[in-house]
Amino acid sequence: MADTFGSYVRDRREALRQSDATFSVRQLATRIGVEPSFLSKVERGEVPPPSEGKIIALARELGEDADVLLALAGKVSSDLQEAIRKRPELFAAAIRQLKDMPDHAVLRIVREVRDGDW
Amino acid sequence: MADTFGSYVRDRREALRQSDATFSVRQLATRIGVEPSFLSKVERGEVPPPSEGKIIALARELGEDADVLLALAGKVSSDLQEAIRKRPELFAAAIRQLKDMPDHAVLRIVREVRDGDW
DNA sequence: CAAGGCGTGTACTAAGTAGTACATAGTATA
DNA sequence: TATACTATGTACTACTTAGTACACGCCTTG
Repeated sequence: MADTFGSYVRDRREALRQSDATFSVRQLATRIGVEPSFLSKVERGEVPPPSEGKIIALARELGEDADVLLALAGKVSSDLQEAIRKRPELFAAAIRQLKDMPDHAVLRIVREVRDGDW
Repeated sequence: MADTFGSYVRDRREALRQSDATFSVRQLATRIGVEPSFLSKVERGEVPPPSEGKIIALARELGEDADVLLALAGKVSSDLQEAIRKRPELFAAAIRQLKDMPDHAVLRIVREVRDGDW
């Protein structure tokens, strides 16, 4: 298990802990609703990343983007999945179309859609 | 378990069977690589839909769109998930932007990106 | 009338998911 | 130096996923 997720969480938590002692394994675990031993194992990559809900709670606590943390955990947010499942042909086509485009091109589309008269 | 997936597969299979006797539960099951009793249970919604690989094989046999069948099974193709996981912020933003747009608007983007000078 | 194809029922399993509960040992502090 | 908080190790559990193996009874057709 190549563990980017756990190390990332640990680094982030220890960084925050410099200025806020409540970012101990125990206290953070309690805040996100798991046992300290479980969070410890997650951070050390001894067990796979937790469920979506716990990851989102973790992201909120750490001030990180939930989608990024989910991605590190090899997951995709369920609201995005739902959007795709509602119109599978359409979204499959759109995503496959965008997946090889450079960031700036995708961003341009996002902006045009947001601002434009679509 | 509200079973749209199973009934859909059963309907499709029985329709094809009108003109092709090889679309029996037994033979189709063998072709997609599962036990006949398992396909039978899947079609009757007695067990949840099979894995992504089997669903894709099923789609191919039935002449259906794999993304649609996966959506009926409550899943999203792993290649789409991978595209999102590679650039989570970007794709999360794009999908959330598109999810409330009417079909024709999304389609327009797909076409413009395909044809255009992006 | 038996041989083969048909759908389905029952029983089982191996691996993965998502944790909890408790014990231990080190560290800090009052 | 007692206490209290810290991280971590060990053991266990309940649920889900993704099926297989095999037997049964029902047609049908040669």
